Amino acid sequence: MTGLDTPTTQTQAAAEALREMIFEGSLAPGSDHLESELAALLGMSRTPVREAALILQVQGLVTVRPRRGLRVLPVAPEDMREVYAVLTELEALAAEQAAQQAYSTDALATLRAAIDAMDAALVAPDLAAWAQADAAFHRELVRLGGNQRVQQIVDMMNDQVRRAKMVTLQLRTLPTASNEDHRAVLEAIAKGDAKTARACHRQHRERAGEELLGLLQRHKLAQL
Amino acid sequence: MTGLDTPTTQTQAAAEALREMIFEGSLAPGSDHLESELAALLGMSRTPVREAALILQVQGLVTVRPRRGLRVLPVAPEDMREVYAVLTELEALAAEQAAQQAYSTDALATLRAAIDAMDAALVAPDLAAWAQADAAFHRELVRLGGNQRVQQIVDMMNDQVRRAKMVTLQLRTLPTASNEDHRAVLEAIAKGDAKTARACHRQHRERAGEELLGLLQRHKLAQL
DNA sequence: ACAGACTTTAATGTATACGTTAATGCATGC
DNA sequence: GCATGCATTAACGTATACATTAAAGTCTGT
Repeated sequence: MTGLDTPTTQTQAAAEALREMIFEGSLAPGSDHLESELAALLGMSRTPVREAALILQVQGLVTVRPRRGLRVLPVAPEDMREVYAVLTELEALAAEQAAQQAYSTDALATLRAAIDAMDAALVAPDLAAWAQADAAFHRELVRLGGNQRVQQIVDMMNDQVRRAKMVTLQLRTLPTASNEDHRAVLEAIAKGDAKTARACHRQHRERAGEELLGLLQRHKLAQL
Repeated sequence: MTGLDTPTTQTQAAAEALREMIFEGSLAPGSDHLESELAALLGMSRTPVREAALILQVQGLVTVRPRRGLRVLPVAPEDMREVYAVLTELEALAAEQAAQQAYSTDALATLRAAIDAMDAALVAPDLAAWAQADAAFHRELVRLGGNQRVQQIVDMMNDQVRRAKMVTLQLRTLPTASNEDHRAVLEAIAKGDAKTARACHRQHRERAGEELLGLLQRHKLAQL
């Protein structure tokens, strides 16, 4: 009960801390940070910071350049388009494969709960709660797909656009239509209708993606 | 002229060397290797080896465990299935997007050349040449799609199954049918027919994937 | 005053040192 | 003879040291 969050190694701790700082914005997109600064900030030596930086670089969150330290990668609309394209494909695949697994009603409880939570958040209305439930839905969907590589990649892509999503969330009208999509996907999965599950989720993703990109353009958010 | 292969940093050199050793098999799948051994082998200190190991771990080629050094990840049929599913989705996406770019005939020359090379390799017959041309075709297709994240992910996935592919290549009958698929994809891209390009390539991938998995099962290759 | 070369500074890449800790082997007791 | 506990060993995680090298600042000559 005390703590399952035992960041055994300093490298892991550094990676986790840096990720968190990037997501909440205390390391701004486009900003540069020397290894030594970060090491001092995190209260450790350069070594684990360096290792964490390498990890984050492979994960597409920062770049490490010889004298300028690590730069937090900004996310331009073009990046969003790329990431959303990948997410659309892989989540649609996950939906299809989830449908093929013939999950019991019980196994789909989490998915259903997420949808209900979104409904509740819409009437509240509570944007943050909606976003959280939406994320839970997508995460669970991908998990049900059962392809671990898809899960990893989707996680990576979501991390890359996390900041942008948080900003656009505020600008957005309540996505009341979204939950019809979600329910359709759930139903298709429950019925084992793989084709429909894939098609529905793809449509859902494409719609959401376009809406988001439209938002970015309308608000002239060049990068986040 | 002397060398454009200037592996500026030791970490990069180590990563490259380890990758190569994994691919050609001198680091066998499932085998463990201590950091110190590898450092001695590569003639450098543990530091760059450690950093390289971290990179390869994120890329899904090895796992690093506290006292057992880094383990070269074996690829089981289930892994192949996962990777092929991802490749099918993302390459199909690339084909679709390539078709939407309205490339000129010139721009598609590389793709055409790869197909011709495969034809030539089939009549030779020259399995190695065919495999190389096939890889070139797929790589160029993904490049034409224009999504850098897709390119990165596809590269990662290909790396993960590289060894397995080399083994199965030897077991396989000459894929004479494959090139019809390739030509169909090329034509669809040239005509700007995105839907067809996607569908053709998906079908091509699914067929190839099933064939490969069948091979693995028939030969009872549990892991590679 | 400005351009160019030189000096200085400091951040990196890599090696090395060292404490911690898990695995191995041995001794002891049953 | 076998299991259990302890000592030993060595691999790792991390800190530190250091040479290299790119950037910044300075100085000089025109």
